[in-house]
Amino acid sequence: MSGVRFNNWQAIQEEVLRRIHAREWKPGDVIPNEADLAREFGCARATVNRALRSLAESGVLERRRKAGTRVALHPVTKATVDVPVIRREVEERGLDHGYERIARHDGAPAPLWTAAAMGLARGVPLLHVTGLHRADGAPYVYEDRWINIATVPEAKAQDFRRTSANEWLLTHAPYTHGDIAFTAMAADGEPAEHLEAAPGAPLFVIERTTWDGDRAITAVRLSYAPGHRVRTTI
Amino acid sequence: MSGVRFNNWQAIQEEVLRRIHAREWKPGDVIPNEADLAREFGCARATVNRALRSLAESGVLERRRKAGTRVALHPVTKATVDVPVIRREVEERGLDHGYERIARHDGAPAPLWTAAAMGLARGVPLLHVTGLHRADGAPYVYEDRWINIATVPEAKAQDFRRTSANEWLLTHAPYTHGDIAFTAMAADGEPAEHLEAAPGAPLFVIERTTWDGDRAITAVRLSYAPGHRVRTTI
DNA sequence: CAGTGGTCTAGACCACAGG
DNA sequence: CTGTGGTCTAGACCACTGG
Repeated sequence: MSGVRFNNWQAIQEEVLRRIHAREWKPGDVIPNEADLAREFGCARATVNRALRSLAESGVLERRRKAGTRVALHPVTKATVDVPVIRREVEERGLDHGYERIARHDGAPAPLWTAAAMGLARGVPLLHVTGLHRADGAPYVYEDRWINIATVPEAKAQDFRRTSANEWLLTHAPYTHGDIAFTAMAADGEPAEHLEAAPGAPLFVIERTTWDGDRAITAVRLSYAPGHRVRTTI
Repeated sequence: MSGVRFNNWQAIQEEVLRRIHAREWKPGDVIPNEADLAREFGCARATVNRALRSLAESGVLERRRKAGTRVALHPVTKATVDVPVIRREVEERGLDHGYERIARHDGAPAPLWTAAAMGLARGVPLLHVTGLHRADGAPYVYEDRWINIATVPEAKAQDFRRTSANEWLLTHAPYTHGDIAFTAMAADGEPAEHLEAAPGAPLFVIERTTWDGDRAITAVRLSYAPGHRVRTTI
């Protein structure tokens, strides 16, 4: 019965996926426990654990103590989207990155979406910086940045003319966690103008807020030029 | 010097993050190797490995054999987006899910985007199913689905009137991998009509292609009703 | 209460790549 | 060549939770 030995966790993972794929183990089925699988595969339980834990993280399996491990009934697709610094995002596409600051206003009153995202009262004074990133000269993304001076006072000394707030913050204001949202918005006003997009054109938008513990650092709305796509694999 | 013992990997992970955050270890710095850290923390090397490997997966650290472990210079934000079955996506928001098939056409010629995504010649006959998902009665997402009959012949027997292709495929045609893209598109034609969106309105769009090995299973374009946001944390 | 996964340990060998 | 992370093992104890 045990013609083959599986002595590394990747091989075990593949074998488990093969059984699921071949419908030997169907969605909803409880699969044998770690000890049994270890015996069958001729390896240590820790090795089986490594393989199954990894599959659980990717949503293929569901594991619960005592209840055991089962094939996910509704495999939730987990797409991991890499959101690098914009300069690198552009350079990784093999293009030249350019940046120009558009405006900087210390003490600008927080608009509604910013205040809500940062958990502050509307109208609280923030440092507001807008800028345009280019890829090979073409408009790439419009950065609408709001910085909480109370959390990052060092930002007051920056003019953000040459270095984008995007880049400066990442290396000078480490965050503990953040919220991120993807949506579509119509091009309008200043973003439309700088992105050279027709008013009303659909833009892909990323909104991100980062925190240092319970203190908001910054909120940003990134409006990408028309046609932008974020790709990944699952 | 060793007042505190760190005897579980989460505690070690937090301590490492604390040191990075406190700038004891700066971006680009090489940190001590696993053996040294294990000694310092008073635990086994495997425990340190677990903590550091996890941080490397989330992009905070970069690890290379012999070169050691260093604090990432440009921490790439990895946002994990859950893309569940649409029915569950709606239900998790506490809303009622509804689905109605719009059209089904067996042998429809593949349009350009579909053919390109599936690696097929343009015009190849596919099974084309369109439908609308609703949340509490309101249009939620328009599903434009193309199924490769050559890979999933069982789909021919389905009428997809009550069960969406989205749901049927997930439980009947397991995939090995897939591509996914997020973008913004202007509402137009049939999607606009069924989503009750003004023509030209910006729609958030997910395009996904799934594969069984090297054979394409299905390509889908999901056009969400205006205002849709995909959220996650980082 | 008892079965399951979650984790830790101490030791070992190996693969890779830097110098 | 050698230091580093990557992994496996055999055993152990623990935490959670289903029955």
